[in-house]
Amino acid sequence: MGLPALADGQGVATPAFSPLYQQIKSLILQSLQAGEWKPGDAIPSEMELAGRFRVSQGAVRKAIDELAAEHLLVRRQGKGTFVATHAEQHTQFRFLRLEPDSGDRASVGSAQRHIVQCRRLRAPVDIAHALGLRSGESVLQVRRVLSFQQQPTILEDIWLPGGPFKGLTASALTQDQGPMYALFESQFGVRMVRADEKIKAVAADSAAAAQLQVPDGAPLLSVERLAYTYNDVPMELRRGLYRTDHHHYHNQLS
Amino acid sequence: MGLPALADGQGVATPAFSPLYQQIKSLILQSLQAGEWKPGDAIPSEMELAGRFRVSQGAVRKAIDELAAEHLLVRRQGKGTFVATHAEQHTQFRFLRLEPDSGDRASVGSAQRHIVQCRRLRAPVDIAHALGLRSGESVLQVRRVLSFQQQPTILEDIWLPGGPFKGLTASALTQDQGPMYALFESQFGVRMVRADEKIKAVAADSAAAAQLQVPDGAPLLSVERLAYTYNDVPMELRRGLYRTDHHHYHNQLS
DNA sequence: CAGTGGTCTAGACCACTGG
DNA sequence: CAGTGGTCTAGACCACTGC
Repeated sequence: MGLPALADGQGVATPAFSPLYQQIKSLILQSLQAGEWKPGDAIPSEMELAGRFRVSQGAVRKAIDELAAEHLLVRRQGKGTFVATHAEQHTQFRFLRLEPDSGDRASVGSAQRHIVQCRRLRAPVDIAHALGLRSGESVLQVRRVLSFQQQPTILEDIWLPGGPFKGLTASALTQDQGPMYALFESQFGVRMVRADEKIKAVAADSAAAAQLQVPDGAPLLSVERLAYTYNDVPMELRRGLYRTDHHHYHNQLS
Repeated sequence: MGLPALADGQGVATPAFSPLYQQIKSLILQSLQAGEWKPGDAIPSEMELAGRFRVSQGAVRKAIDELAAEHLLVRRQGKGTFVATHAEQHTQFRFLRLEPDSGDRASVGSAQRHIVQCRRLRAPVDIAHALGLRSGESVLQVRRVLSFQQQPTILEDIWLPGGPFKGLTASALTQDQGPMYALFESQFGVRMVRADEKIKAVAADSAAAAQLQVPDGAPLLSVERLAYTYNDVPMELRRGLYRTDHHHYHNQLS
């Protein structure tokens, strides 16, 4: 018997069988989404959740296994299970795939950041469409340059929906030290969970060339990233131009 | 007690505790490596393996879970567990991240292939180093062009160690229809398991420009892929130039 | 030491496939 | 229908953390 409160999923037209652990997973996901546990917090122990949901520890365990595999939770033996965050050393810059040709992945943390622009405007159609807004709704645009070893390397436009990010200012961005996604978590309660990137090679136009200190027409990596929060809700569109003369985009295929 | 034949891992200086299922995983991996089960074959059932290794089904299950997560095995409910292969519709071109801007991922299967060159030579230092060979050892170089909708889009050099790929000829490559990695499996017993890619934006030199029918200096995506078989042994170095005017490199971050 | 996650077992039952 | 993978349970014990 076990769990009369949960759906057993026996429809007629669609069998739609849903295992117990999937339902548990959904419940945990809802709590994450609702902000019941904040990034960095410990969630209740497996035994406690098992009790709460009237389920064996094994079922809870399998649910957490999947959430951990998706990097929504982090398990630490002997300590507990924690809500993942971009604020930690280990998971910092998890979405940044650019690394120096020398291979030293650590140096990305010591990038210099320069905010070129930060303004609020009515969303152009393409931006609105990507973010699931109506065109004309309020959005934030942040343009910035990242430099590695004094060399400007990334020029990017970051587009954010105006509603969830109400109150974001250039000075907040300038003063903050850690990763931008960590700021989003602590100040706006928005956690980026996954992202899609589309990459092309393009020639630098004169504006980009000036910012990145390369000749007009120099080849640059164009990286368009759409980042999502919980539940596949798009929350950020980022359009970057990367110099790749001393860096490369690294990708693991498996 | 369960398994006296397996290491219990209790050293003195290094505890080096290794769970049972990890040891099972290693044993299965060895069988895969040794070619005891070929790509596409069914491996023994979980119960049978549990009996063979003197272990519970759960331990075998967890080992297979991990191998399936790494795409080395594929589970099919009601049928069995199978050795993964590049020869199937579903997993074909798993390592090719280029897709048309229109989004139609299916069209990559209908690419036209043209072998420009296929020769055997003594490995240049950089190639030898990447493939873990001594410089001067025999390697195969294959240069080819892939076209989508009549438009040449990818120009690539493929470097293979001469030993494992003895007997590979241009005509074999030309006549073959399916994915190249499927040919490697069936003809040479080499299965590509994972790969690393390093991506840059470059300007087309005149040779590349001619092959890809773009102007000299046009921006191209440079994709260098190092592909590995079982046990992290490098088996292929691929250097590609991608046109990205109508296609993009798609990457999922999570 | 108590509390956490991690491993392992044994057994029951369910869902899916194919003969 | 038998055989396979998939789910769920209950309980024992291990490894790790911090008080």
